[in-house]
Amino acid sequence: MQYFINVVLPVPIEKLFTYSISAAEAEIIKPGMRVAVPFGKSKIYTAVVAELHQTPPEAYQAKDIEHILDDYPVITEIQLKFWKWIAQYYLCSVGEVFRAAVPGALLLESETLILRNEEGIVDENALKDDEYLVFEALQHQSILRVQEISQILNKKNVLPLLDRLLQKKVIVLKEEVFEQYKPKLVRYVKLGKAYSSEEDLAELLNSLTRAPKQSQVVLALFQLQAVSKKPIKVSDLEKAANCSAASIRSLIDKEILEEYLIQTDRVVYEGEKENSDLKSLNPYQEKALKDIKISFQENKTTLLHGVTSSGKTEVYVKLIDAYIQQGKQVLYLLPEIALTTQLISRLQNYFGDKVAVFHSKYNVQERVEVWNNVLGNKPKAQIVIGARSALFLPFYELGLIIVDEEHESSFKQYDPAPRYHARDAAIVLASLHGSKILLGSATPSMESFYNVKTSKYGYARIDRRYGDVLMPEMEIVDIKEQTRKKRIKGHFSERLIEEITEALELGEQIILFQNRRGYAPITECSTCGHSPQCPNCDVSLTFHQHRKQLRCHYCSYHMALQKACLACGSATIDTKGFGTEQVEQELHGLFPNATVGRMDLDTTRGKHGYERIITSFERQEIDILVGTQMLTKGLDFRNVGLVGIMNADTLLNFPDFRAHERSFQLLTQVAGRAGRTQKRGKVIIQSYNPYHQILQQVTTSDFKGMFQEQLYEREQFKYPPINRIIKITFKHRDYNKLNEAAEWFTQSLRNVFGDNVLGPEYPPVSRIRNLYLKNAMLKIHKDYSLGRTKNSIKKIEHSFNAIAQFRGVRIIYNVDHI
DNA sequence: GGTGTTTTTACG
DNA sequence: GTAAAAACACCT
Repeated sequence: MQYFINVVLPVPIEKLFTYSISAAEAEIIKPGMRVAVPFGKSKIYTAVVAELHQTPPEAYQAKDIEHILDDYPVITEIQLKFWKWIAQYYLCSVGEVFRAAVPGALLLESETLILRNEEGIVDENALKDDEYLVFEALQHQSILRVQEISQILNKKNVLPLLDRLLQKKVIVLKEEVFEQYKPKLVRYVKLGKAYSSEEDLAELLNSLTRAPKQSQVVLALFQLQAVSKKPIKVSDLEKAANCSAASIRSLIDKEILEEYLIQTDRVVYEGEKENSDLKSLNPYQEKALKDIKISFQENKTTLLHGVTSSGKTEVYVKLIDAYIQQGKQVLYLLPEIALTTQLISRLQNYFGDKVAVFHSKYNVQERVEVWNNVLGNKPKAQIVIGARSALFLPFYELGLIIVDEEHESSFKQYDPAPRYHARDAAIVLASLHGSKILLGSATPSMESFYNVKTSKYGYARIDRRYGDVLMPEMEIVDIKEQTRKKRIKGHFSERLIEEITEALELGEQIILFQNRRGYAPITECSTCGHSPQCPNCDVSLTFHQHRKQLRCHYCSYHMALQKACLACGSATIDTKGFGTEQVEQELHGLFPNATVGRMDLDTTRGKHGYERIITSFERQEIDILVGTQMLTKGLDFRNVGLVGIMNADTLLNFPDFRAHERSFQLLTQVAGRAGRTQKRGKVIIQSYNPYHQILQQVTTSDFKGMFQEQLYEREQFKYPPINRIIKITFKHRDYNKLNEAAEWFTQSLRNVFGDNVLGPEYPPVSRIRNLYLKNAMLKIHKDYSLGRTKNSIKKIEHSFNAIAQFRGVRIIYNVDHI
C-alpha cells in the first residue's frame, strides 16, 4: 500500500501539493503536523499536512518528504478550516494565509551553503577572476552563504557561477535547515556536591583565602540562598557578589560550584498575582452585561455600544472572568496593541499571569512561546490580548472573543495577502469554535450597527460615562472668519489660545489633534512652482523638520532639503500645509513656558516608543500633547481638561465614501479624551466649514442621525453595508500595458456585472516603487451569492492570464476594502 | 556567438 | 515565493 499526504506550502499557489510517505510515517503523521519537504529544484520548505490518503497522483511521481518536524499537530483542525475560509473569502491562497498565520520561527526554510570540495584538485590558473575570488574566500572561511558570495562579488545572480565551480569540483553545496526557535536557557549555579555540609564550607572558605574574590562569591551565594529558596541565577550572583564572570567560571572549573541550565519563557509577567478584586459595576454596566448575556444565549454576535469612558472594560472583565472560570480560553482583540499598555496592565491587575500578549512588535522567539502556550491550553495563556494576527493562534477551548474598538480600520490588513478584516474573521472563528463574540465601540462602524438594525447582531448600550461624568462641551470655531478678521496666529484661533491659556493656568493637560505627521507635507518653489518628486513613486516628497530631510512615504527614498530650487535655482522654497511638527513648533512660540510633547509615527518608533510618551504624559511631565490619530485609540488620561482639533477639514474632505463615517468616529473619539474625571471637559474644533453636517452631529453626539444619513447615501451609491465591494488593483512597470490590461479586465467584469463595476481609475498615487497602479471596483448586493461572484471573477482572471500581452500584470483583490 | 540581464514558467 | 530555463539585449 502506498501512502500520500497533501500539504499546504507557504507560497501563493492555489493548489495543495502531494508527497509520498512510508507506511511507518503514515502511522505517525496527522493533519496539522509540519513536515519538511523538497520543493523546486533544491529548496526545502516547511509544509503543513492537510490530508492523508492513498491515491497516487496520475500525472507525476510524488516526491518523498524530507522529515517530520513535529510529534503532534501544531495546527489544529479548526485552524485549517479557518485558513480555508479566509483564503476563499478574501480571494487568496491557503499558502498565503499559512505564511501570515504561523510565526516565522515555525516556518523553516533551507539555505544553500557553499563549502570547499576537499577531494577536488583545483587548478587555480583555470579559474576566472570571480571564480578565484570565491575560491580564495573559502580558504579563509570554510562555509559561505549565497548572500555572502553575492556581496563579495557585488553581483546579484551568482548561481551560474556556483554551477561552474561545482563542475570544476572547487566547491560542494549543502542545504541546511535552521531551527530558528531556540528555547531561552538561563544559567543557574549551586554549590558543588562535595560542599553540602557546614564543616565542608568552613574548610572551603579556608582554602580560598588566597582567592578573595572567589570567597566573596561563595559568601554571596550563601546569602542569596538564605533569602529565598529559589534557584540562583548566575547573573544575580554576579551582581550580588559584585564580581566578574571569570571568578564564577573558575569556581565552576574547580568544581566548587555546579552550573545548570533551566529553560525559561522570554515573556513573563512580573507583577503580583490577581491583586485587584473585580470592581462592582454601576447599574448601567449591569444592564449592558445582562443584555449581552441574553443575546449570547441566542448565539448572536453582540455589539456593546458604550460612549467614551463609560467603563466598557469593566464589562469585558466580568465576562472574561465568567469564561475563564469555566476553563475556557479568551481572545481580546485590539486595533493597535502597542498603544494599549494601559489596558494590558489593567487586565493583568485583574487576571495576573493568565494574560498573554501577542503582537507584531514581539520577536519571533516570543511569538513561538505564546503560540505553544495557547496550543497547550496553558493557564498562562488563557487570556490572549492581541492585534489582528492573534486570531491565528491555535486555540483549543475558545469560549469568548472580544473585539474592542470594533470600528477601527486597522483591523483590516492591507498588504500583503491575506487582506482580511480581523473583526469579520473573528466572527467566523467564533462560529467554528462555537464561542461567543462581543464587539465593542463608542462609535460603531456602519457595518456593525446595520447588522444590529437588521437584527443580525444583538445589542447592548451604555450611554452614561462612568461616575456620571458629563460629556465634554464642544465648540466649533470658524477659522475662515477668524482668518478674515486676522484673529489667528499661525494655526491657532483666538478661542483656542484662550482656552489653552486657561487650561494651563488651572494645571490641566491639553491634547491637540492634527491628522498629519511631519512638518509640512510638501515644499514648493514660489518662483516656478516646482516641488521635488520621488523618483520611484508618483508623489511629492514630504518635508521632515527633525532631520531636515525630504522623504517619500511610499518607498524609502529620501534626500536632504535643497537650499535652492532644483528647477530654477532660486532660493524661494516654501512649505505648504502643516503637520504635527509645525503645530509643536508654533506652540513653543505661543506658550514658551509649557512643555510640549508630540506623538506620531516618527516619535513612537521602536518597541517602547509609545510607552515612553504615554507614561510621561500620564505623569504630567508634559502639558500639551500634539498628535495624530494615534491619540484616539482608547487611551485614558485623568487630567485632560481640553482637547483641540486643529483642522477638521482634512478629514471631512477625504475623497472616499467612508470620509464622513470616519470623521465622526475620529472626532468623537478624540473629544472623548477630555474630562474623564469630575470636571466637565472642553473640546474646540477648528474648521473652515463649521456648518458641516458631521460637525453638527459630533457636537450633539447624534450617532443615530449620522447613521441614518450615511445609510441613505450608501444605499444610493451601492456601497457597504448594503453592498459588498471588491477592489481590484492592477500593477505593472509598463504604463501602456497596464492601461490595456486594466481596461480589458474591467470590460469583462462589466459584461457580467453591468454598471456595478467602477473604473479602472488611477489611484491618487498612481506609481509606487516604479510600478504603475490602476484600480477597479466591483459592488455586489449583500443578497447576491458571493460564491457565484467569485467564480465569475476567477473565470475572467483565467482568460486574462491566457492573453500573452497581459502576462506579468499583477492582479490584487481586496475584498471588503476599507 | 558569447555574456549578462530580464521575463517566464514550474514547482508535487 | 524561489530558481531554473528561456528569451532578450548587448557587445565584440
